[in-house]
Amino acid sequence: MYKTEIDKIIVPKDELDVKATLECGQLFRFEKTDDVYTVKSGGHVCKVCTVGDEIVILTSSVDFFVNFFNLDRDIERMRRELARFSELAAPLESCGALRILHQPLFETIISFIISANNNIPRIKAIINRLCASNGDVFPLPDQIAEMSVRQLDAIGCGYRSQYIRNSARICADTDILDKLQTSPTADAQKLLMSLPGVGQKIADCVSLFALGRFEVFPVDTWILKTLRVGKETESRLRTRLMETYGTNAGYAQQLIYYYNAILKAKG
DNA sequence: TTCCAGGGATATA
DNA sequence: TATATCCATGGA
Repeated sequence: MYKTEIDKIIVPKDELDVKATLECGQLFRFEKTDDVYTVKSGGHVCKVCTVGDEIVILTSSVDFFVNFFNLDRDIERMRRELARFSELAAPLESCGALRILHQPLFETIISFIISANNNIPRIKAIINRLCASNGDVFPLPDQIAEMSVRQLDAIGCGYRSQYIRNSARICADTDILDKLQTSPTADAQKLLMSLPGVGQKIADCVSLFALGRFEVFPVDTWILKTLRVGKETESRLRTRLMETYGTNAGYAQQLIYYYNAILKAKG
């Protein structure tokens, strides 16, 4: 169990695998220097380091990061329930307590629109530039809604610029963000996919990383290439994986993706 | 030069 | 419903 003080959160090492949690592809606003991670989300910032058997999260936004790191969620239970799947043995052994984060909704939507047909270093760079122009704080819906496509082009959003601007306008002008928080997952996904630039995969990522819907299994190009059986469609593959892992599908997906696509690929 | 990156929109049959 | 093509950008 974690402890909090005025400006720090202390978590036992076996309850938070910092590297896996931050580097598994769910988050883009972090950097590592000398074994210290700097993590930014919304307008908040923290530094994460390992001290002995504990993880120390230094921040002036303690409540925000307790929620952000999902520290009240029982990871052990999910890991026990997934232990019966042989294909997850190596990832579970290797990863420790990878945590699915609980990220701000609008920021997650825009970040994953930017992620489409893009690579992680470039996604991070674009989001950094987007925040840099706003005092290192992720812009609010109305702030992006008021940006021009030209401005978004200038920070490298490419053909996604109009998607970003138009989705931000919908978020600023309607109650979609509130509705998403309370809607059942199927309804939330329909709402998400009504946003320009948001298809099934990005809707799944937002559902998992911002709305805490662990029953979804985002199917990206890597998952499709490696887990597809024969000529199975993307949609069938997604359904099959959701049925296989049930309420822990999203957690299984992150274990599989991080261990195989990121950890092993990097060596 | 070509290919690819945590995809999505659009046209076509 | 299913498949093909296009979309900016930059590193490999």
